[in-house]
Amino acid sequence: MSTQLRHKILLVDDHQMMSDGLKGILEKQADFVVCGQVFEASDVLPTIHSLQPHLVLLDINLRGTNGIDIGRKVLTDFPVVKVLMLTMYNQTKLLDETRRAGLHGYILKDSPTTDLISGIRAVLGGGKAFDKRVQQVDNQEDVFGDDFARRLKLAFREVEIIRLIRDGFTTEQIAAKLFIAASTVKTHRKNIHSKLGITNVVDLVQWANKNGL
Amino acid sequence: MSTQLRHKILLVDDHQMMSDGLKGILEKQADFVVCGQVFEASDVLPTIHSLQPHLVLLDINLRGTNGIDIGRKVLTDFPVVKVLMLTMYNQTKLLDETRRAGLHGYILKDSPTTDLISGIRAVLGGGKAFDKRVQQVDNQEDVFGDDFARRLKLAFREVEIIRLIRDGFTTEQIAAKLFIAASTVKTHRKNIHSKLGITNVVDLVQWANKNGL
DNA sequence: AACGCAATACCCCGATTGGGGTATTTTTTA
DNA sequence: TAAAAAATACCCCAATCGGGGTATTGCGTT
Repeated sequence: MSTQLRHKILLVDDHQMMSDGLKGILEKQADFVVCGQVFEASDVLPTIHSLQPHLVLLDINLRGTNGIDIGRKVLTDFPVVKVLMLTMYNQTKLLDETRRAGLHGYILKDSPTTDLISGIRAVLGGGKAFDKRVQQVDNQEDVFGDDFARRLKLAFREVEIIRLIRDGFTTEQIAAKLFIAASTVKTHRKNIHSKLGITNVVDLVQWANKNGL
Repeated sequence: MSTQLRHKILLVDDHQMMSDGLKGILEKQADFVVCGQVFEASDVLPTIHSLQPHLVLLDINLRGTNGIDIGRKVLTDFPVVKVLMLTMYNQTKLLDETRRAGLHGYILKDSPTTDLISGIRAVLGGGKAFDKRVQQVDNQEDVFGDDFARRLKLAFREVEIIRLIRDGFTTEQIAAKLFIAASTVKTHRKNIHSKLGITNVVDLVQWANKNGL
């Protein structure tokens, strides 16, 4: 089969080993070729630009950022590229956010490899691939459920401020960095606390760490 | 190369995709053969008994149990089998526990695959394979100001208080918990800050997380 | 006996956070 | 286009933290 006919797939996952493993699995398919592997969120858009993949396999759990946010950016910058989210979180909320973001699918990392392959084919063929198991198990394992539900209620600016707080900046420093008034940052902090149900910075930092913000 | 000369490797990881990926990576080596894959902790010992692998690649992060505990059991039941821990946690504490358990290595999941391969070869050859990057995190902090030495200078009471701060307790609450005056806790906090070279709770919490306190 | 160190406790005061409001403007969505 | 959500900004005051001191007690080491 000639190279031109192969579907080019870009892998985004901050675990190199997982990424290499996926590469091996995908390239057993004669019509798939992994055109590149990206390990950092900031490299995603430039790499798509240079390699022009047909599909991006994007891990939701990226250090520092959220895979769904990146997926959104990919779609706005490259509307023709398919984006398939890969995650170990079996959560309806996350699947819903993925769907609302207009992304093309949501597949669990512990899926059988055949499901992954067929999901990719469905997406490449113009369809969607949302893992059916997500709705089923959701009611039982609500370990991450509360946190992610809360995560979804956060506005973009709030997430931005959480990250800066986590990095050790004070209200005043954050205000300077974002070119807004300190009183505004204070307002955001109050809203964040109330949305997450916490009362001090320490809990906020731990929440941010736990949720990969 | 005949099958008898190949090193038999058993994979234990509750992510099937990761496991399949690893299998692909390992079997590109002519002298490696993945003799089996296990996805549940309870299947580990029986499978080792029936397949008699030379080496077990064991994920620390197994649903329900702890990979290190399983490693210990493997060593007591099958002293001849090599056990290599695979994990995404870059923590000195975990590496030390792995070493103390007498296991043969500790490799980070986001390692380059070449590191994994050479680690496996080292262990099969009777050596050890402890990821150097784990210590480097500590050494890296040494550059910033002798973190390890600082850590040794921390008194028991100070470590105790760091843990409580990390868990979200205020000065007043810590005082009540330890049956000492709030002013004493304040003194400890000041000393901690000065020893670690930091100026606020957020950095303290992050330091505690990084150092597995 | 003298020294170091850990643990205890207090004073003072400025900086920062936490939480209760209210309110305007802009953007998004129904 | 009207309603909702996000982002902006301020008031007030209490709670908490941050850092500068000083000081006592007790327990090991030298």
